[in-house]
Amino acid sequence: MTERRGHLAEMARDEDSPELNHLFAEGRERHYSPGEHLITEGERTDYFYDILSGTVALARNGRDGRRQILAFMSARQILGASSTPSYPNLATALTPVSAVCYPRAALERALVTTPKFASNFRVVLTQILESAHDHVYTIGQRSAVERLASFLLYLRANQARFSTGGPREKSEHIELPMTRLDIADFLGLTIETVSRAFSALKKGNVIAFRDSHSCEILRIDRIRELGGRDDFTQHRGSA
Amino acid sequence: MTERRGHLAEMARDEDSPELNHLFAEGRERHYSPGEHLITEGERTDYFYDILSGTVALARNGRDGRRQILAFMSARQILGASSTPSYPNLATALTPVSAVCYPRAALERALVTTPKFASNFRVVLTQILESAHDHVYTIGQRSAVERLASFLLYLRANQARFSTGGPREKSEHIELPMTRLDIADFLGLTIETVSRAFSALKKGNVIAFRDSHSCEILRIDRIRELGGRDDFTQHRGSA
DNA sequence: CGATATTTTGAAATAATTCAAAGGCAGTGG
DNA sequence: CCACTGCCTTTGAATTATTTCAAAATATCG
Repeated sequence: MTERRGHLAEMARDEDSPELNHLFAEGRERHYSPGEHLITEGERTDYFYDILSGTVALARNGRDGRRQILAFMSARQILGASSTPSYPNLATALTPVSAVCYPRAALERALVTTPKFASNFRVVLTQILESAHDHVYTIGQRSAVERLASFLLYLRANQARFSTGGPREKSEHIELPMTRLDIADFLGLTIETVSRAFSALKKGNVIAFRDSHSCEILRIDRIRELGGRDDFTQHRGSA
Repeated sequence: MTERRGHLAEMARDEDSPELNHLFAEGRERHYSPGEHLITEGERTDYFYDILSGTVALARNGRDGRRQILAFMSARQILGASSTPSYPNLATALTPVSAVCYPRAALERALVTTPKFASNFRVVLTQILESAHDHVYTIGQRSAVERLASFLLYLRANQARFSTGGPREKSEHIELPMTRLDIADFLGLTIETVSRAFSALKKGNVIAFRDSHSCEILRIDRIRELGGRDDFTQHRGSA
């Protein structure tokens, strides 16, 4: 059995099949510098990525320069699921990123021949959908400060769930590897509004900044009141 | 082989296995009146639905009465995918609805034992995710009139893709089985803003109403300019 | 036809955006 | 080491799109 790394490997833990071994044998570790694209818009969906470390922004661009970030993805998240021959989104490294790149065809064959692997994969796909639904709710229903609070909970949950060494406890210390523009494009706001919302939380002693790219949550209860829907994971149960 | 109906049956076309036969044997057709819930918030995810006819609103409710509609689902759409033991959303019939209801456990077993079925199911799941991403873009980046135009294209594409008799040509006639409040809650706007946006499109002779629940697109080019991202399906290729 | 609910339109209020400028931080080169 | 440059972030003031509040018009249903 070839060496296996990453979240995809975890999904296939305890499973063995020629197609699975072929998949992991075909996986190539790649490295990206900040600003580099893992996937560009309209690109053929020939590859599939499993992030080992770093942060990636998945975005959709409009004709007129508008941009919506759909997700910030870090270690243990997968990238590249598509129902079509070309990929409508853009995946950009925000920090130095390591990822394993698999040929789609090999993934497809492994999924078809290894039902347990496919089953785990389906659960992950469903979680991604649920996260997108959270996002729709946040953008559709919440005010600027609420969206930002919700964003902090999102990052906090992801930092815990998708840390490189596997799931760990949630922490009140939040890393913000993305720029204010990235946050704005994720939340459907402008840079200025994001900045003002941060200032409002700061003024209320709800959060405190170390530097502009990492902050401390001082009053998690207040953040939950603002951005809550049970902290993004409670309803995820422990299934 | 037991009688098979609905989209789930199409996904399993040409496939045969004891688990698949069991699944379809366990499927029960159910009927719902407008306002009835197929699924309520927090309900255990024991069932899975395959809509045969009518329209269902899938929504997420906030603590304080806010509501975000995540999708309008009609014939040939599936409902109830969840990664957790309880379902965070609410599914409500807007019109009289017929659906086949399957036990989740039976579905799960059929997916594990019938790879081709699981593969088709995965594609559908991915399409749902892509549709949610479209939604995020629309709500996050577009103005009120643009959101409404985008919504009309969404309905138009769904009317064609998910009509009871299988996919058919797109038409300029759009059915609006939902109320203005439903549309508002889908687009992250208020009833009044939706109404004003409709009026603006009417005044510009872009659309015309028959009655308040069905309209005609007079200038599809203009609707595309406003709400477009290539009409929601172009980039979906013909895969 | 009357009664109720939904939709449209109007006017005032507000949250967020836009435009503009100042402040802070990081890296480069003197 | 400090100053300079460029970029990102914050803050301020004016503008604008959308919301809120209120009422009229229209549709729906018994």
